[in-house]
Amino acid sequence: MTPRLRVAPSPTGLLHVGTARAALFNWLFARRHGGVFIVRVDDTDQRRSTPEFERRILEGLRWMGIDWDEGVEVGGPHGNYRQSGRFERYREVAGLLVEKRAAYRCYCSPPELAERRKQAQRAGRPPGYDGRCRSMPADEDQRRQEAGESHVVRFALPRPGMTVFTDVVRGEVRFDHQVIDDFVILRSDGSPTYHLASTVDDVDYRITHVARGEDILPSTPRHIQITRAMAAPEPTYAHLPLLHGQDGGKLSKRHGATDVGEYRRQGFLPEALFNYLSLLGWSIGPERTIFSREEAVEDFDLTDVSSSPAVFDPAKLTWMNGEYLRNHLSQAGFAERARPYTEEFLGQSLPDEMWDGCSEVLPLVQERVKLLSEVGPQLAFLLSERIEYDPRSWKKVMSKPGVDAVLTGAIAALSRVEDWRTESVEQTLRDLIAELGISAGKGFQPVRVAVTGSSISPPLFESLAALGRKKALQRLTDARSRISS
RNA sequence: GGCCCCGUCGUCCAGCGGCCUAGGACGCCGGCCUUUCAAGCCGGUAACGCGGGUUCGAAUCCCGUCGGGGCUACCA
Repeated sequence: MTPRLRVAPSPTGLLHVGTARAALFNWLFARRHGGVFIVRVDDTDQRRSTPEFERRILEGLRWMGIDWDEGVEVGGPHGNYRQSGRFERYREVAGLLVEKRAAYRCYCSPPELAERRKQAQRAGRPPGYDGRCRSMPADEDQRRQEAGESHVVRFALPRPGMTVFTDVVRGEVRFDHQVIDDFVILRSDGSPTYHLASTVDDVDYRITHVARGEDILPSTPRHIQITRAMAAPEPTYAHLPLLHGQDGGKLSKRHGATDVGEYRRQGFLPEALFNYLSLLGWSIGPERTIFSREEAVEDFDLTDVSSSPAVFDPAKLTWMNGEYLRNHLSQAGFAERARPYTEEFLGQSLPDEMWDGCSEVLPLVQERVKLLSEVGPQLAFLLSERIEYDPRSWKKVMSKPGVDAVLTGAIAALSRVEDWRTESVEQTLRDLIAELGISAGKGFQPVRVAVTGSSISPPLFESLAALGRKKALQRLTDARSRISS
Protein backbone atom coordinates (compact mmCIF):
# COMPACT_ATOMS: atom_id res chain seq x y z
CA MET A 1 0.00 0.00 0.00
CA THR A 2 1.29 3.40 -0.91
CA PRO A 3 1.97 5.42 2.22
CA ARG A 4 -0.03 8.60 2.42
CA LEU A 5 1.09 11.26 4.86
CA ARG A 6 0.05 14.75 5.60
CA VAL A 7 0.82 17.86 7.49
CA ALA A 8 -2.15 19.95 8.56
CA PRO A 9 -1.23 23.42 9.68
CA SER A 10 -3.81 25.77 11.12
CA PRO A 11 -3.68 29.17 9.49
CA THR A 12 -4.02 30.92 12.81
CA GLY A 13 -0.41 32.02 12.89
CA LEU A 14 2.86 31.92 11.02
CA LEU A 15 4.74 28.74 10.15
CA HIS A 16 6.16 27.57 13.46
CA VAL A 17 9.45 25.69 13.34
CA GLY A 18 7.74 22.84 15.17
CA THR A 19 5.18 22.56 12.41
CA ALA A 20 7.95 22.82 9.84
CA ARG A 21 9.79 19.98 11.54
CA ALA A 22 6.66 17.84 11.58
CA ALA A 23 6.13 18.60 7.90
CA LEU A 24 9.73 17.67 7.26
CA PHE A 25 9.49 14.28 8.93
CA ASN A 26 6.27 13.45 7.13
CA TRP A 27 7.79 14.59 3.87
CA LEU A 28 10.97 12.60 4.42
CA PHE A 29 9.01 9.47 5.19
CA ALA A 30 6.76 9.88 2.16
CA ARG A 31 9.72 10.47 -0.13
CA ARG A 32 11.71 7.64 1.36
CA HIS A 33 8.92 5.14 0.83
CA GLY A 34 7.60 6.39 -2.47
CA GLY A 35 4.49 7.69 -0.79
CA VAL A 36 2.22 10.65 -1.21
CA PHE A 37 2.67 13.80 0.81
CA ILE A 38 -0.35 15.99 1.39
CA VAL A 39 -0.76 19.48 2.75
CA ARG A 40 -4.16 20.14 4.21
CA VAL A 41 -5.27 23.32 5.90
CA ASP A 42 -7.01 22.87 9.22
CA ASP A 43 -9.05 26.04 9.32
CA THR A 44 -12.05 24.93 11.34
CA ASP A 45 -11.41 27.79 13.72
CA GLN A 46 -12.88 30.45 11.50
CA ARG A 47 -12.39 33.19 14.01
CA ARG A 48 -8.65 32.96 14.05
CA SER A 49 -7.84 31.61 10.59
CA THR A 50 -6.81 33.98 7.83
CA PRO A 51 -5.87 33.58 4.16
CA GLU A 52 -2.75 35.60 4.84
CA PHE A 53 -1.50 33.15 7.44
CA GLU A 54 -2.27 30.31 5.07
CA ARG A 55 -0.36 31.98 2.26
CA ARG A 56 2.68 32.53 4.43
CA ILE A 57 2.65 29.02 5.83
CA LEU A 58 2.59 27.51 2.36
CA GLU A 59 5.27 29.91 1.21
CA GLY A 60 7.41 28.85 4.15
CA LEU A 61 7.02 25.17 3.37
CA ARG A 62 7.97 25.72 -0.24
CA TRP A 63 10.91 27.84 0.77
CA MET A 64 12.18 24.96 2.87
CA GLY A 65 12.05 22.72 -0.15
CA ILE A 66 9.04 20.78 1.01
CA ASP A 67 6.74 20.06 -1.88
CA TRP A 68 3.46 18.19 -1.86
CA ASP A 69 1.72 15.86 -4.23
CA GLU A 70 -1.79 16.55 -3.14
CA GLY A 71 -3.37 19.28 -1.17
CA VAL A 72 -4.15 22.90 -0.96
CA GLU A 73 -3.21 24.85 -4.09
CA VAL A 74 -1.97 21.78 -5.96
CA GLY A 75 -5.30 19.97 -5.83
CA GLY A 76 -6.13 16.29 -5.86
CA PRO A 77 -9.19 14.10 -5.61
CA HIS A 78 -10.46 15.60 -2.37
CA GLY A 79 -11.58 19.13 -3.08
CA ASN A 80 -9.55 22.10 -2.07
CA TYR A 81 -8.02 20.48 1.02
CA ARG A 82 -9.31 23.12 3.34
CA GLN A 83 -11.49 21.99 6.18
CA SER A 84 -13.59 25.12 5.84
CA GLY A 85 -14.88 23.69 2.59
CA ARG A 86 -15.95 20.39 4.10
CA PHE A 87 -18.27 21.33 6.92
CA GLU A 88 -21.14 19.49 5.23
CA ARG A 89 -19.11 16.32 5.27
CA TYR A 90 -18.29 16.65 8.96
CA ARG A 91 -21.94 17.29 9.79
CA GLU A 92 -22.84 14.24 7.77
CA VAL A 93 -20.41 12.08 9.72
CA ALA A 94 -21.60 13.53 13.00
CA GLY A 95 -25.18 12.69 11.97
CA LEU A 96 -24.16 9.16 11.08
CA LEU A 97 -22.46 8.74 14.43
CA VAL A 98 -25.53 9.98 16.25
CA GLU A 99 -27.63 7.51 14.30
CA LYS A 100 -25.29 4.70 15.27
CA ARG A 101 -25.47 5.97 18.85
CA ALA A 102 -21.73 6.54 18.77
CA ALA A 103 -22.46 10.20 19.46
CA TYR A 104 -25.28 12.15 21.02
CA ARG A 105 -26.70 15.61 21.30
CA CYS A 106 -25.86 17.48 24.45
CA TYR A 107 -27.99 20.40 25.57
CA CYS A 108 -25.95 21.44 28.57
CA SER A 109 -25.12 25.14 28.37
CA PRO A 110 -21.59 26.48 28.81
CA PRO A 111 -22.45 28.16 32.15
CA GLU A 112 -23.94 24.93 33.47
CA LEU A 113 -20.89 23.06 32.34
CA ALA A 114 -18.59 25.53 34.00
CA GLU A 115 -20.52 25.28 37.24
CA ARG A 116 -20.45 21.50 37.22
CA ARG A 117 -16.79 21.51 36.39
CA LYS A 118 -16.10 23.66 39.40
CA GLN A 119 -18.13 21.40 41.65
CA ALA A 120 -16.38 18.33 40.35
CA GLN A 121 -13.01 19.86 40.99
CA ARG A 122 -13.99 20.81 44.50
CA ALA A 123 -15.16 17.28 45.12
CA GLY A 124 -11.94 15.94 43.69
CA ARG A 125 -13.62 14.34 40.71
CA PRO A 126 -12.27 14.61 37.17
CA PRO A 127 -13.36 17.93 35.63
CA GLY A 128 -14.46 16.56 32.26
CA TYR A 129 -18.00 16.35 30.99
CA ASP A 130 -20.10 14.11 33.22
CA GLY A 131 -22.09 12.48 30.43
CA ARG A 132 -25.45 13.77 31.60
CA CYS A 133 -27.09 13.98 28.18
CA ARG A 134 -25.75 10.64 27.06
CA SER A 135 -28.62 8.83 28.72
CA MET A 136 -31.31 11.26 27.63
CA PRO A 137 -34.49 9.47 26.54
CA ALA A 138 -34.98 9.54 22.78
CA ASP A 139 -38.27 11.38 22.97
CA GLU A 140 -36.84 14.17 25.09
CA ASP A 141 -33.89 14.51 22.75
CA GLN A 142 -36.24 14.72 19.80
CA ARG A 143 -38.50 17.21 21.49
CA ARG A 144 -35.67 19.54 22.46
CA GLN A 145 -34.03 19.25 19.09
CA GLU A 146 -37.26 20.11 17.34
CA ALA A 147 -37.77 23.00 19.67
CA GLY A 148 -34.52 24.34 18.28
CA GLU A 149 -32.65 24.15 21.55
CA SER A 150 -28.98 24.96 21.27
CA HIS A 151 -26.83 21.86 21.51
CA VAL A 152 -23.50 20.34 20.64
CA VAL A 153 -22.77 16.81 19.52
CA ARG A 154 -20.56 14.75 21.78
CA PHE A 155 -18.80 11.52 21.04
CA ALA A 156 -20.01 8.62 23.14
CA LEU A 157 -16.81 6.99 24.20
CA PRO A 158 -17.24 3.24 24.79
CA ARG A 159 -17.48 2.71 28.55
CA PRO A 160 -15.97 0.93 30.19
CA GLY A 161 -13.17 0.84 27.70
CA MET A 162 -9.56 1.29 26.86
CA THR A 163 -7.74 2.40 23.75
CA VAL A 164 -4.47 0.66 23.12
CA PHE A 165 -2.31 1.38 20.15
CA THR A 166 1.24 1.06 19.02
CA ASP A 167 2.97 4.32 18.39
CA VAL A 168 5.91 4.04 16.01
CA VAL A 169 8.20 6.10 18.18
CA ARG A 170 6.83 5.24 21.62
CA GLY A 171 5.70 1.65 21.43
CA GLU A 172 2.51 0.53 23.06
CA VAL A 173 0.45 3.29 24.59
CA ARG A 174 -2.78 2.79 26.51
CA PHE A 175 -5.48 5.14 27.71
CA ASP A 176 -8.28 4.13 30.02
CA HIS A 177 -11.53 5.74 28.89
CA GLN A 178 -12.23 6.67 32.48
CA VAL A 179 -9.91 9.63 32.08
CA ILE A 180 -11.38 10.81 28.78
CA ASP A 181 -14.72 12.57 28.73
CA ASP A 182 -17.35 12.57 26.01
CA PHE A 183 -15.77 15.32 23.98
CA VAL A 184 -17.49 17.72 21.63
CA ILE A 185 -17.27 16.87 17.95
CA LEU A 186 -19.77 19.39 16.61
CA ARG A 187 -20.16 22.83 18.15
CA SER A 188 -23.47 24.51 18.74
CA ASP A 189 -22.97 26.59 15.60
CA GLY A 190 -22.66 23.41 13.57
CA SER A 191 -18.93 23.68 13.01
CA PRO A 192 -16.75 20.64 13.67
CA THR A 193 -14.03 20.54 16.28
CA TYR A 194 -10.50 19.60 15.46
CA HIS A 195 -10.99 16.03 16.66
CA LEU A 196 -13.81 15.38 14.22
CA ALA A 197 -12.53 17.29 11.22
CA SER A 198 -9.02 15.97 11.47
CA THR A 199 -10.12 12.38 11.91
CA VAL A 200 -12.68 12.50 9.13
CA ASP A 201 -10.10 13.97 6.79
CA ASP A 202 -7.52 11.37 7.71
CA VAL A 203 -10.09 8.69 6.97
CA ASP A 204 -11.39 10.26 3.76
CA TYR A 205 -7.94 11.04 2.43
CA ARG A 206 -6.79 7.50 3.22
CA ILE A 207 -3.95 8.69 5.40
CA THR A 208 -1.80 5.73 6.39
CA HIS A 209 0.65 7.39 8.78
CA VAL A 210 -0.07 10.23 11.13
CA ALA A 211 3.17 11.77 12.39
CA ARG A 212 2.59 14.82 14.57
CA GLY A 213 3.74 16.46 17.75
CA GLU A 214 3.67 14.64 21.03
CA ASP A 215 1.39 17.31 22.44
CA ILE A 216 -1.53 15.55 20.80
CA LEU A 217 -0.68 12.10 22.02
CA PRO A 218 -3.43 12.39 24.68
CA SER A 219 -5.96 13.18 21.94
CA THR A 220 -5.09 10.16 19.89
CA PRO A 221 -7.45 7.72 21.63
CA ARG A 222 -10.27 10.07 20.67
CA HIS A 223 -9.21 10.02 17.07
CA ILE A 224 -8.88 6.27 17.11
CA GLN A 225 -12.33 5.87 18.59
CA ILE A 226 -13.89 8.13 15.97
CA THR A 227 -12.09 6.17 13.28
CA ARG A 228 -13.41 2.91 14.66
CA ALA A 229 -16.92 4.30 14.92
CA MET A 230 -16.64 5.20 11.25
CA ALA A 231 -15.63 1.59 10.61
CA ALA A 232 -12.52 2.85 8.87
CA PRO A 233 -9.00 1.42 8.97
CA GLU A 234 -6.75 3.04 11.56
CA PRO A 235 -3.63 4.83 10.44
CA THR A 236 -0.29 4.19 12.06
CA TYR A 237 0.56 6.89 14.57
CA ALA A 238 3.96 8.39 15.30
CA HIS A 239 4.21 11.07 17.94
CA LEU A 240 7.23 13.22 17.41
CA PRO A 241 9.20 14.60 20.33
CA LEU A 242 8.44 18.22 21.05
CA LEU A 243 10.82 21.05 20.37
CA HIS A 244 11.80 22.88 23.52
CA GLY A 245 13.33 26.26 24.24
CA GLN A 246 16.49 26.68 26.31
CA ASP A 247 14.46 26.74 29.51
CA GLY A 248 12.97 23.34 28.81
CA GLY A 249 9.44 24.42 27.95
CA LYS A 250 7.61 23.92 24.70
CA LEU A 251 9.23 26.16 22.10
CA SER A 252 7.43 29.47 21.96
CA LYS A 253 7.90 33.11 21.10
CA ARG A 254 9.50 33.88 24.40
CA HIS A 255 12.47 31.74 23.36
CA GLY A 256 13.12 33.93 20.35
CA ALA A 257 12.11 33.47 16.76
CA THR A 258 9.70 30.60 16.24
CA ASP A 259 8.50 31.30 12.78
CA VAL A 260 10.29 30.07 9.72
CA GLY A 261 9.90 33.38 7.93
CA GLU A 262 11.92 35.08 10.61
CA TYR A 263 14.83 32.71 10.00
CA ARG A 264 14.56 33.42 6.33
CA ARG A 265 14.70 37.16 6.95
CA GLN A 266 17.69 36.76 9.20
CA GLY A 267 19.57 35.17 6.34
CA PHE A 268 19.39 31.48 7.04
CA LEU A 269 19.53 29.15 4.09
CA PRO A 270 16.61 26.77 3.68
CA GLU A 271 19.06 23.91 3.23
CA ALA A 272 20.61 24.69 6.59
CA LEU A 273 17.31 24.95 8.39
CA PHE A 274 16.20 21.73 6.77
CA ASN A 275 19.37 19.97 7.80
CA TYR A 276 19.29 21.33 11.32
CA LEU A 277 15.64 20.57 11.95
CA SER A 278 15.98 17.04 10.68
CA LEU A 279 18.62 16.46 13.34
CA LEU A 280 16.24 17.29 16.15
CA GLY A 281 14.91 13.92 17.19
CA TRP A 282 16.57 12.00 14.43
CA SER A 283 20.05 11.07 13.30
CA ILE A 284 21.29 10.06 9.92
CA GLY A 285 23.94 7.90 11.52
CA PRO A 286 27.03 8.19 13.66
CA GLU A 287 29.47 11.00 12.94
CA ARG A 288 27.32 12.71 10.35
CA THR A 289 26.04 16.21 10.78
CA ILE A 290 25.92 17.86 7.40
CA PHE A 291 23.95 16.10 4.72
CA SER A 292 21.72 16.90 1.79
CA ARG A 293 18.00 16.52 1.42
CA GLU A 294 18.58 13.53 -0.83
CA GLU A 295 20.81 11.83 1.70
CA ALA A 296 18.21 12.39 4.37
CA VAL A 297 15.52 10.90 2.16
CA GLU A 298 17.68 7.85 1.57
CA ASP A 299 18.11 7.23 5.27
CA PHE A 300 15.00 8.44 6.97
CA ASP A 301 12.59 6.29 8.87
CA LEU A 302 10.06 7.09 11.54
CA THR A 303 11.18 4.11 13.56
CA ASP A 304 14.52 5.86 14.08
CA VAL A 305 12.95 8.94 15.57
CA SER A 306 13.84 9.51 19.19
CA SER A 307 11.19 9.83 21.84
CA SER A 308 12.73 12.49 24.02
CA PRO A 309 12.25 16.20 23.46
CA ALA A 310 14.94 18.30 21.80
CA VAL A 311 16.06 21.79 22.65
CA PHE A 312 16.21 24.09 19.67
CA ASP A 313 19.67 25.66 19.68
CA PRO A 314 20.02 28.76 17.49
CA ALA A 315 23.79 28.75 17.96
CA LYS A 316 24.17 25.41 16.26
CA LEU A 317 21.79 26.39 13.50
CA THR A 318 23.88 29.50 12.95
CA TRP A 319 27.08 27.49 12.80
CA MET A 320 25.48 25.14 10.32
CA ASN A 321 24.30 28.04 8.19
CA GLY A 322 27.86 29.34 7.99
CA GLU A 323 28.96 25.89 7.01
CA TYR A 324 26.43 25.83 4.17
CA LEU A 325 27.30 29.34 3.11
CA ARG A 326 30.97 28.68 2.67
CA ASN A 327 31.15 25.00 1.79
CA HIS A 328 27.97 24.17 -0.02
CA LEU A 329 27.43 27.19 -2.18
CA SER A 330 29.40 28.22 -5.25
CA GLN A 331 30.64 31.77 -5.41
CA ALA A 332 27.96 32.52 -7.96
CA GLY A 333 25.34 30.85 -5.84
CA PHE A 334 26.40 32.84 -2.84
CA ALA A 335 26.32 36.08 -4.79
CA GLU A 336 22.86 35.35 -6.04
CA ARG A 337 21.51 34.57 -2.60
CA ALA A 338 23.27 37.45 -0.92
CA ARG A 339 22.11 40.11 -3.32
CA PRO A 340 18.51 40.54 -2.14
CA TYR A 341 19.68 40.74 1.46
CA THR A 342 22.24 43.33 0.56
CA GLU A 343 19.70 45.41 -1.32
CA GLU A 344 17.37 45.10 1.60
CA PHE A 345 20.09 46.34 3.91
CA LEU A 346 20.93 49.30 1.71
CA GLY A 347 17.29 50.08 1.12
CA GLN A 348 17.69 50.19 -2.62
CA SER A 349 18.11 47.88 -5.55
CA LEU A 350 21.57 47.70 -7.02
CA PRO A 351 22.46 48.12 -10.66
CA ASP A 352 24.24 45.08 -12.04
CA GLU A 353 27.49 46.90 -12.57
CA MET A 354 27.62 47.96 -8.97
CA TRP A 355 26.92 44.46 -7.75
CA ASP A 356 29.52 43.10 -10.15
CA GLY A 357 31.97 45.52 -8.61
CA CYS A 358 31.83 43.37 -5.52
CA SER A 359 32.73 40.19 -7.29
CA GLU A 360 36.28 40.20 -5.97
CA VAL A 361 35.51 40.77 -2.35
CA LEU A 362 32.35 38.72 -2.28
CA PRO A 363 34.15 35.38 -2.03
CA LEU A 364 36.12 36.82 0.87
CA VAL A 365 32.90 37.82 2.54
CA GLN A 366 31.48 34.41 1.84
CA GLU A 367 34.01 32.75 4.10
CA ARG A 368 33.38 35.04 7.00
CA VAL A 369 29.64 35.41 7.38
CA LYS A 370 27.22 33.06 9.02
CA LEU A 371 24.07 34.78 7.84
CA LEU A 372 23.18 36.31 4.51
CA SER A 373 22.03 39.38 6.34
CA GLU A 374 25.64 40.06 7.36
CA VAL A 375 26.73 40.57 3.77
CA GLY A 376 25.22 44.02 3.41
CA PRO A 377 27.05 45.51 6.37
CA GLN A 378 30.33 44.02 5.16
CA LEU A 379 29.89 45.41 1.69
CA ALA A 380 28.43 48.77 2.58
CA PHE A 381 31.76 50.54 2.22
CA LEU A 382 31.86 49.48 -1.43
CA LEU A 383 28.27 50.15 -2.28
CA SER A 384 27.55 53.39 -0.51
CA GLU A 385 28.95 56.74 -1.57
CA ARG A 386 29.41 57.84 1.99
CA ILE A 387 30.64 55.65 4.76
CA GLU A 388 29.79 55.87 8.38
CA TYR A 389 32.56 55.45 10.85
CA ASP A 390 31.85 52.95 13.55
CA PRO A 391 32.44 54.97 16.74
CA ARG A 392 34.06 52.10 18.62
CA SER A 393 36.42 51.34 15.80
CA TRP A 394 37.30 54.97 15.43
CA LYS A 395 38.02 55.37 19.08
CA LYS A 396 40.05 52.20 19.27
CA VAL A 397 42.18 52.82 16.21
CA MET A 398 42.19 56.45 15.19
CA SER A 399 42.80 58.13 18.50
CA LYS A 400 46.20 56.54 18.83
CA PRO A 401 49.33 58.59 18.27
CA GLY A 402 51.03 58.22 14.92
CA VAL A 403 47.89 57.61 12.99
CA ASP A 404 48.18 60.90 11.20
CA ALA A 405 51.61 59.96 9.92
CA VAL A 406 50.39 56.58 8.77
CA LEU A 407 47.53 58.07 6.81
CA THR A 408 49.73 60.76 5.33
CA GLY A 409 52.25 58.14 4.29
CA ALA A 410 49.55 55.90 2.85
CA ILE A 411 48.05 58.73 0.85
CA ALA A 412 51.40 59.68 -0.56
CA ALA A 413 52.42 56.15 -1.39
CA LEU A 414 49.11 55.01 -2.79
CA SER A 415 48.71 58.04 -4.97
CA ARG A 416 51.85 56.97 -6.77
CA VAL A 417 50.41 53.56 -7.61
CA GLU A 418 49.64 53.46 -11.31
CA ASP A 419 48.49 49.91 -11.68
CA TRP A 420 45.78 49.69 -9.00
CA ARG A 421 45.50 46.03 -8.14
CA THR A 422 45.44 43.99 -4.95
CA GLU A 423 49.09 43.02 -5.34
CA SER A 424 50.39 46.49 -6.04
CA VAL A 425 48.39 48.02 -3.22
CA GLU A 426 49.65 45.38 -0.85
CA GLN A 427 53.26 45.85 -1.91
CA THR A 428 52.97 49.59 -1.51
CA LEU A 429 51.51 49.43 1.97
CA ARG A 430 53.97 46.78 3.09
CA ASP A 431 56.82 48.94 1.89
CA LEU A 432 55.27 51.81 3.79
CA ILE A 433 55.16 50.09 7.17
CA ALA A 434 58.69 48.83 6.65
CA GLU A 435 59.77 52.35 5.96
CA LEU A 436 57.92 53.70 8.98
CA GLY A 437 59.20 50.82 11.05
CA ILE A 438 55.79 49.94 12.45
CA SER A 439 53.89 46.71 12.82
CA ALA A 440 51.32 45.54 10.35
CA GLY A 441 48.60 46.06 12.88
CA LYS A 442 49.62 49.63 13.55
CA GLY A 443 49.97 50.41 9.92
CA PHE A 444 46.99 48.67 8.39
CA GLN A 445 44.23 49.21 10.92
CA PRO A 446 44.07 53.00 10.44
CA VAL A 447 43.85 52.49 6.71
CA ARG A 448 41.11 49.95 7.20
CA VAL A 449 39.03 52.20 9.40
CA ALA A 450 39.58 55.14 7.08
CA VAL A 451 38.46 53.21 4.05
CA THR A 452 35.75 50.90 5.37
CA GLY A 453 34.64 52.79 8.44
CA SER A 454 35.25 49.85 10.71
CA SER A 455 38.06 47.89 12.28
CA ILE A 456 36.27 44.79 11.10
CA SER A 457 36.13 44.35 7.35
CA PRO A 458 37.00 42.06 4.49
CA PRO A 459 40.73 41.74 3.79
CA LEU A 460 42.26 45.17 3.32
CA PHE A 461 44.14 44.98 0.02
CA GLU A 462 41.31 43.37 -1.87
CA SER A 463 38.96 45.92 -0.38
CA LEU A 464 41.15 48.78 -1.53
CA ALA A 465 41.50 47.30 -4.96
CA ALA A 466 37.75 46.89 -5.32
CA LEU A 467 37.08 50.40 -4.06
CA GLY A 468 39.24 51.97 -6.70
CA ARG A 469 42.05 54.43 -6.36
CA LYS A 470 40.04 57.58 -6.43
CA LYS A 471 37.60 56.64 -3.70
CA ALA A 472 40.30 55.06 -1.60
CA LEU A 473 42.43 58.16 -1.63
CA GLN A 474 39.44 60.35 -1.00
CA ARG A 475 38.49 58.39 2.10
CA LEU A 476 42.01 58.40 3.43
CA THR A 477 42.10 62.14 3.01
CA ASP A 478 38.72 62.59 4.68
CA ALA A 479 39.76 60.46 7.61
CA ARG A 480 43.00 62.33 8.05
CA SER A 481 41.27 65.67 8.17
CA ARG A 482 38.80 64.25 10.63
CA ILE A 483 41.63 63.32 12.93
CA SER A 484 43.17 66.73 13.01
CA SER A 485 39.88 68.44 13.67
C1' G B 1 -4.52 17.24 41.32
C1' G B 2 -5.48 13.31 37.41
C1' C B 3 -3.72 10.92 32.94
C1' C B 4 0.25 10.35 29.54
C1' C B 5 5.25 10.92 27.71
C1' C B 6 10.42 11.58 28.54
C1' G B 7 15.51 11.19 31.31
C1' U B 8 23.71 9.94 27.96
C1' C B 9 28.41 16.16 28.19
C1' G B 10 25.36 23.16 28.91
C1' U B 11 22.84 21.70 23.87
C1' C B 12 21.91 18.08 19.56
C1' C B 13 22.96 13.15 18.43
C1' A B 14 25.77 7.90 18.58
C1' G B 15 25.32 3.79 21.84
C1' C B 16 20.32 -0.81 21.24
C1' G B 17 24.32 -6.63 27.36
C1' G B 18 30.71 -7.27 26.83
C1' C B 19 34.15 -3.43 21.16
C1' C B 20 32.55 2.34 26.62
C1' U B 21 39.01 4.06 30.82
C1' A B 22 31.21 6.31 26.81
C1' G B 23 32.11 8.48 20.56
C1' G B 24 30.84 12.79 17.12
C1' A B 25 28.82 17.85 16.47
C1' C B 26 27.59 22.87 18.51
C1' G B 27 29.08 25.95 22.49
C1' C B 28 32.93 27.24 25.81
C1' C B 29 38.41 27.55 27.09
C1' G B 30 43.60 27.48 25.35
C1' G B 31 47.22 27.33 21.28
C1' C B 32 48.83 27.81 16.07
C1' C B 33 48.04 30.77 11.63
C1' U B 34 47.15 36.03 10.82
C1' U B 35 46.73 43.33 8.80
C1' U B 36 41.07 43.18 11.43
C1' C B 37 37.06 39.84 11.58
C1' A B 38 36.18 35.11 10.19
C1' A B 39 37.72 30.51 8.35
C1' G B 40 41.20 26.56 9.06
C1' C B 41 44.32 23.40 12.13
C1' C B 42 45.75 21.41 17.10
C1' G B 43 44.47 20.58 22.13
C1' G B 44 41.20 20.89 26.40
C1' U B 45 36.43 21.11 29.28
C1' A B 46 32.12 18.27 30.14
C1' A B 47 27.34 13.30 30.68
C1' C B 48 25.01 7.71 31.44
C1' G B 49 19.56 11.79 37.53
C1' C B 50 19.26 8.50 41.99
C1' G B 51 18.29 3.64 44.42
C1' G B 52 17.37 -1.29 44.01
C1' G B 53 17.26 -5.65 41.19
C1' U B 54 18.29 -9.36 36.67
C1' U B 55 23.13 -11.04 34.75
C1' C B 56 29.60 -13.80 34.86
C1' G B 57 28.96 -8.69 32.90
C1' A B 58 24.33 -2.84 32.30
C1' A B 59 24.50 3.60 29.67
C1' U B 60 22.00 -0.53 27.43
C1' C B 61 16.79 -5.15 30.51
C1' C B 62 13.11 -4.76 34.99
C1' C B 63 11.11 -2.11 39.32
C1' G B 64 10.96 2.06 42.30
C1' U B 65 12.16 7.03 43.09
C1' C B 66 13.27 11.88 41.77
C1' G B 67 13.24 15.42 37.98
C1' G B 68 11.40 17.61 33.37
C1' G B 69 7.56 18.07 29.80
C1' G B 70 2.64 17.52 27.58
C1' C B 71 -2.63 17.14 27.98
C1' U B 72 -6.74 18.06 31.00
C1' A B 73 -11.82 23.89 26.04
C1' C B 74 -17.89 24.43 21.99
C1' C B 75 -8.15 25.97 20.27
C1' A B 76 -5.61 23.04 17.15
